Order: sequence, then C-alpha cells, then structure tokens
Amino acid sequence: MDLMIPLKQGAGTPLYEQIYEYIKQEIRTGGLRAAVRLPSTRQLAENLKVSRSTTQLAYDQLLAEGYIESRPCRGYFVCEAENLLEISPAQGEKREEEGEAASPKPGGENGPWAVDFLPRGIDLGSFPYGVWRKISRNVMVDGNREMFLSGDSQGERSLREAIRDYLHAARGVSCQADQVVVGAGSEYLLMLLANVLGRDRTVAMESPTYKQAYRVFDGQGVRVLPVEMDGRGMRPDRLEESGADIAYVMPSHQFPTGIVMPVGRRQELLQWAGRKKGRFLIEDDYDSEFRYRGKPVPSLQSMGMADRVIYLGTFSQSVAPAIRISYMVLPRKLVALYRRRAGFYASTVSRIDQAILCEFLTEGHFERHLNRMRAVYRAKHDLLLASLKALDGDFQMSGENAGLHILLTHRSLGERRLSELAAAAGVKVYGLSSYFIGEPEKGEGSRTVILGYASLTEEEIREGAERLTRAWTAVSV
Amino acid sequence: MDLMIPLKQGAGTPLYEQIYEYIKQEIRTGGLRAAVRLPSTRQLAENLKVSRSTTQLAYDQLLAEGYIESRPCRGYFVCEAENLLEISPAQGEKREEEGEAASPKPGGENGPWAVDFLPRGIDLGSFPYGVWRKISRNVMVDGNREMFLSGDSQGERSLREAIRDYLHAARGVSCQADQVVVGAGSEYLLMLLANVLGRDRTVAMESPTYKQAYRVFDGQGVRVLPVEMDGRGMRPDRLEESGADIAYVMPSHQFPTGIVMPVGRRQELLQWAGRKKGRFLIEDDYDSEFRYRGKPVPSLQSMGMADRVIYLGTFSQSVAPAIRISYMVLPRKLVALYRRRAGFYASTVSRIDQAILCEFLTEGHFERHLNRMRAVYRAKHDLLLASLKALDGDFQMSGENAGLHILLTHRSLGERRLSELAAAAGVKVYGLSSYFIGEPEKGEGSRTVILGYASLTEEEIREGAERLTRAWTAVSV
DNA sequence: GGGTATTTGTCCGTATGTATG
DNA sequence: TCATACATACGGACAAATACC
Repeated sequence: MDLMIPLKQGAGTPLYEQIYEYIKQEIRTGGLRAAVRLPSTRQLAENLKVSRSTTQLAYDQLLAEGYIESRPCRGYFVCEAENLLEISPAQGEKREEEGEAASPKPGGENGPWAVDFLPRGIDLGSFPYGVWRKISRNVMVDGNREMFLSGDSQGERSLREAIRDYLHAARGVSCQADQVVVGAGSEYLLMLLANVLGRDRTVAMESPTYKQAYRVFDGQGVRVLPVEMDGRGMRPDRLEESGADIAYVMPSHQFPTGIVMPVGRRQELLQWAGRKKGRFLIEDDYDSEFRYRGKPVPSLQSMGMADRVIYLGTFSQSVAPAIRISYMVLPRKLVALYRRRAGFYASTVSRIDQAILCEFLTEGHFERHLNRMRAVYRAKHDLLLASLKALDGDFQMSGENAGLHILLTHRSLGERRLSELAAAAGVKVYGLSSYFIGEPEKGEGSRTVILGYASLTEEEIREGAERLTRAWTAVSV
Repeated sequence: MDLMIPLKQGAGTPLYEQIYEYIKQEIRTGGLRAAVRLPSTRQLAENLKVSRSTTQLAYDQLLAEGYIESRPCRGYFVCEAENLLEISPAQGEKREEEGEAASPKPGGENGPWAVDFLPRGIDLGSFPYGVWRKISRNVMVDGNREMFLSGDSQGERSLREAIRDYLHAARGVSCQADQVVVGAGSEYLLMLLANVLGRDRTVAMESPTYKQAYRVFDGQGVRVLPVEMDGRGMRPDRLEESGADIAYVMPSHQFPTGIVMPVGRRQELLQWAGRKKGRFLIEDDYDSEFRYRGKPVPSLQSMGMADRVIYLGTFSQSVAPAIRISYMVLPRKLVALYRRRAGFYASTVSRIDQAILCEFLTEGHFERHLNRMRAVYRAKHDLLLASLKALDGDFQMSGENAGLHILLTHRSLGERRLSELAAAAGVKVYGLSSYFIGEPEKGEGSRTVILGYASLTEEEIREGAERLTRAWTAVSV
C-alpha cells in the first residue's frame, strides 16, 4: 500500500486532518474498497515523514466515523461503506490567522564604552523574530526535504524573482531574475565580480569610501584608484583622467559622507561609462532603504544605460547582519560571462536561508519591517540631531537626510582630538580618516567624526549626545 | 548472555536510550566483541523488566548506526566496528534529548534517466530533519537575539572548537580553534586561500581531480599544473620537477580515482613540502568520513609537519549540501597572514546556521548521523558491487573500499562508448575524462566510468546495475 | 527423521506523557 | 484550557528459523 498524500505544513489545516480527509475521500470515491487493509500507522508515518501519532489521529477519526475498523495486531481495514451518508458541509471554511508579534527590545552591552556610536550598526530590537522563526519552521517541514539538497548556484529562482520584484518596486531597477546573483555578503559578490570582469582592471573608488570593498578589490589583485569627490560625488573629469575602467560608487547615499549624488552627476557618470567599451559602474545601494526626507532617489541602474551598471544590494543592513544574504544585478551582457567564469561556484547561501528570506519578502514581511525600521531609525536620527543642537556653532553636520549615521565636522579640532575628548567622556566616535584610501585627507575630512546611531537605544543616544556636548564644548570655548 | 544494565526510570534519559548507550559502550570498549550474539529483545526485556518495544527501540538505534546487525529469526549480532566514529569531548558529557528516527527513503526524480549514477550525490533519506528543526528552533529563541547580529569573521568560536574536537577525535588533526576558518563552501575557502597565499603561486594538482578546485584556482589567477599520479597518488619526483610550490591533494580518498595514499607516499610529500620555504600541501579530506573496510587512514596533517599542511573539510557531504558550511585548518604561521590578508572578510555563513551546526556537533547528533550514514552507504555500496558481479570479467573495479562511488574500467571499450551503451539503457554513468586537467588521459582513464550511488535507493541501484549488465555484456561478447 | 513447540525478528494497534502555541 | 504533534512505552500476532522429541 502506498498512499501518496500531499501534505502542507502550516496551511491552516492540521496534518492529521489532511490525512483523514484524503483517506475519507478515497474510501468514498471507491479508490479504497471495502476490506482493503490500510498502511499501518508506522508505515504511513514514515512515508509521509510525520509522527506516528499524527497518522494515528487520522485513523482514530476515521475509526470513530466508521470508515475503517481496527483489528489489533493486524491493521486497519476499510469498512463496508454502503450506508455512509454523504454529509457535505456547506462550505465551512475556517482558520486563517496570521500570527504576528514581537515588539522593540533593548540591545546589549557596549563593551568598555558608555555609548558607542558605531557606524553600520543595526537595531535588532524591532526585528520580527517570531515571524522569522515561524517561516523557518515552515520551510523546514518534511515536505521540503529538497531544501537540504544543493540548489541553484546563482541563488534560488524564487528568491531572485522576489528580489527583482522588490527592486523594481522600491528602486526602479529593471531586470530579470536571471540577472540577479545571490551570495553570502557583498564582499563575496565583489570577489565574484573580480572573477567575472577579470583582474586586469582598474577600479575607481570614492575616497572616503566603504573600506571593505576596497580591501576586497585589493585582495583580489585588482588595481584600485581613489578619485576625488566634490559635494556632488565622484568627479567625472577626474574619473576620466584616472584611466580606470570601472567605477565603484554609492550614489543614493555615499558611505561614509552621506552625499546624495544629484541626477546631473549621475548622468555624467553614465556617460563616462558609455564612452568606452568595457566600462562599468558598480552601484552599491547600501542602506538606500533608509531615507527620511525628500523624494526617493532613483537608482543609477534605473536611469537608462542599465547595461553599464552592476547594481549591488544587501539584506545585512535591512534585515539582519547574521543573515548574510546580498545580491547583485548584472547587465544582460555580463550574465553570460558570469555563467562562464563564475557560474560553477555553488551558491554560498544555504538554500534554507534563501527560502526563509524569500517567504519573508513575498509575504510582505520585509516591507512591513522596513516601514517599521524607517520609523525607528528616523526617531533616533531626529533625537540625535536634536540632542546635539548645542554643538551647532562649532560643528557642521552632514549626511542628515538619510542613512544610519551622521557626520560632524569641527571648525578647527582634528578627529584625533575629537575622538580623545569623546573617549575621555566614555563615548566612542569614529574618525573619518580610516575610510580614506590613498593619501589621507588634509582638509575637512581630517576634522570629521562619524556617529552611527542605529544600534543605540534612545536613552543611549540622549546620554551620548549629552556627554559629547559636554566634552566638546568645554574645549571649544 | 546476561546484560546487567542499570536502568533509572524517570531520570531524564529514556529507558531505551540508556540501554542503547550501555550496549554501545560495551561494543566500543570491547566488552562485547564482534559476532557475539546479543540477548533477544524478549529476554532482555524480561531481565530488565521493561517492555519489549523498549529493548526493540534500543536495538533499532544500534542497528541504524551500524553497531549491530539483525538476522531474522536468529538474533542480533555485534558488527565489525573498526571505524565507528567516537568523538569524545574532553570531559563534561551532558546529552539531553536524542530524538532520532527515520530510515532510508527513496529520493525524487532522476530527470530523463531511469537511473542516474551521479557522483558526489548524497542520501538525505536518513537526515535527522526533526533534530535539525528542533535545534534550529532552540537557536532562534528570544534569548538568543544576538544570533542575528554579525559574528566572528573566522566563524563562531564555539563552532570552531567543536570542529577542532571532531577533527582531533576522528582524523587525528591537531590544531587549536584559532587555526580553524569557517566558510560557505570549500570553493569559497579556496578563494580565501588564494588571497592568503598570494596569486603568484603555482599549484600542483592530481589529474583526474576535483574539477571545482581547479576552476577556483584558475579563476583566481593562480597557475595550476597537473602532476602525474601512479597507483599511490601524486608522484613526488614529478611534483619536484613541476616547480610548483603548493600541492593540492586528497590523500585519504582521492576524487575521483579513490586511490588511498599509502603512508610512505605521504611522507614523501611532506618532505617535499619541507624542503623549501613557502611550500604548502592542501589536504582536501573530502568524504574521509566514509570508509567501509580497513583501518582509518590518518590525515596528512596529523603526520607531523602540520605547519606545512592546510587541511580542508566540509559538511556539505556529511550533513547536507544546502548547509554549505566548510572549514579549513591553517598552519600556525599562516594564521597571522590570514588575519592580515583575509581577516576583514565577514564570515560568509549565517551565524544562526553556525549555531545550529555547532549544537548538532556537540550534542552528538553528528556522530550518530555519520554512523548511520556509514551503515546506509555501506549497504548501498555492497549492493552495487554484488549487483555488478556479472561484469567482473570485462571490467576492473576500483575505489571500492571507501567513498560514495566506484570506478569501472573496461578492458577495451572507451568511456564514450560505455556511456552511450548505458544511456541507451536509460542509465547515466559518468566518464572519467571530464575530471582530467591538462591533456586528457590515453590509457585506462579513457576506458573508465564512474558510478556514484549515494543518492540512489536500493531499488534504483539494483535496477541500474541490471540495466548496465545487460547493456555492457551484450556488446562485450 | 519428520513433526512440533519454542524462540526470534518483525510488524502491529494501543496508551500515556510532554512540548508548544 | 485545548488542539496539535511528537516521544516513549506496552504487549499481541505472525512467519521463519531452530531446537526438541
């Protein structure tokens, strides 16, 4: 006997009921004739990958309703079913439920610091643990055993489609799922890119920039050149002069300066890319999810010339760092090259995790989560700015419309001195200089510190701001 | 036979588990020697004053893990258990739950093939889904919110320690946790290695070999040279001639040839490595977990000169491909270099997944799983060999003491012809030639096909062997 | 030496405890 | 508190092997 019963875990109806319904139908429709022996509870349980008592429950119910009879030590047998009345319940639907929960929770320790304004932190207090756990449970039900087999090297199709949909809706990025590559972190994807584009390349980077990206390129043996920025981002003239054929930029919210590249500059960059064969822009759209003011900035990739832009995004910042799932969108013409040069690398992300994230996206949890986080971060952001009001005279603030950190530039004191003063007050702030590549900055950059606030509680922000105000005003005077 | 097993009712551990543990220890310590008959379930039940199903459950578990075998109507007998894994954690055993169940089950589709002897497959039928799910639930409880933050870039400390313990116990590898690097797949770790060792290197590889490793090195811009093998593995004289400074080898069970490198050859390789500064051996210990006969082969890393050996292992094969967690053990002196050149890469494995795997290891589930899988694979292996008996005259078999595939070399027909004949019979077999790097083989290698059996059911193996026998004997005559 | 009682692995239905939401 | 699902434990029925008469 081999009953193939399609089971769906977490689908409203309990497992035993699905089994019960299935067998009942089989008996009624004659698929199972009288006196036929059903599979034993053990057999069936093993076939269906459920516990024995689940099949037991189903059989019990069938037993109670007279569909089957039990002969101890022999098995369950289908009854003569002549007078089984067909009660078809009108349409009794039940069960829906959604099951949500979770509310903000304070974070943890800050090491030796009273307050640590760590950049690129994240607030996990509002993370929907419950939802994540629930999805993860659903993903791992036995019906999904193939989850444990190896999957698509480019990332699960369903996840890539979900990412495409999200990017299209939220960032205007236009692409197909086959252009999306999923990997364990942006750094890994950049390594792949080095493979795909080849190492005899020169990458232009903003300075200061996201140092990790620089390190990856450098570690991969790719030449890296810093290219001068102005208030609108990377300067196209300097880029042209540099001789680079790839430019790594963060147009929507440059890290760490927070500069938002205006449309005009974007178009200049795109023109640069289009002028010669083999030129590409790598658009790192890190933390574009968090804008508090002004119209959302369209992505470079969405401004035409999509065949020159490699779009890079991550869920480390927007979902949770531990998740370690990032993605890139390759231009059509690079997809084939990717397949040839890097397509043989098995996906670095667990298929299970991909499935969890996919459901998180498609069921709308991600959107809800982003909205929630935007509100949370905005509150912190506003609070920090308000709490630092007293520093207005001596400092210039920037990067304050988006992102998860702000920059403070003092009119005279250097970042070293600022950090020391802050440290003496038990507060850790970060100098800008460590983000420069090439020669360190002499001007404003050398008098600038970064304050990340994402991982701090409101209380910590207040306290940190207060301490900083005290520490920095005492000297400035 | 009179086993006096001290049982404690209501002591946390279930009765059947106490029985199981007791007998397992007896077998391991030699108190119960091979071929000895155990008391029958009834006898033992009566002696211990428990139900028969209690003793039954205990025996079932021992059976699944290969400690004992059952001969119907005659009794249970202790197996030859030379290479049963024993990970003895230094001290404090705890052990809570155990919860195991499930036995081999058919997989899914084979595409257009009736039977597909895919190499490097895996049988997930016996995977302890329940345990994995449960652990995963435990890991994600609210107390563990920091699981969602980013963790150690080298891999979670606790996991690295668990891996060290396992390697020490099972493979004799001696190292500290800080030498262990965890990453999303061996390929990724090889990419890191290219970073650490530098790209102006020449890597010697066996041919045929694991093609993915070759592709990674090649893609990373590292020179790769095939070095001739003989029946004992890579030839040291040819290695010396080649001018390579790194040798990638699979001593314990070369893929795909299945050659086990004898101790003498190992020492020659170690000597080669020691002769010049900067030379390293990369020991890929892929599938070393699965040996069926003969004494377990010690790892290269454990033979002294550990400072010249980079040990590489994975859980993709032994746990599940989707898990995507691999590890490498760096020589002490490379650790600092790793930190400098690749330490800034955030870990590519989700912290959550690491925690799950860690508990899977430390709670002994991995050990049990491996023992069970060894029993499962050995049964398939024996079945395949027995089913192919008729081919003995025309074929030579090799690689039959370990691993998850065997090699068949025909006395005259080429692999192309062999594959075609098999395909005509609806069976997919794999030619050896695609595993060669450099010029393709002319001799035996060109008449050899690979049959992987891990992912096949016993029924499929029987059927596949039958079809192959028909297909190949018809022509040979 | 051939039939029979016993032993044995195996399969079975059943009952109860426990964790979770 | 209840529904669901899983874990543990019990003992009966049966066919094949074996021991015994």
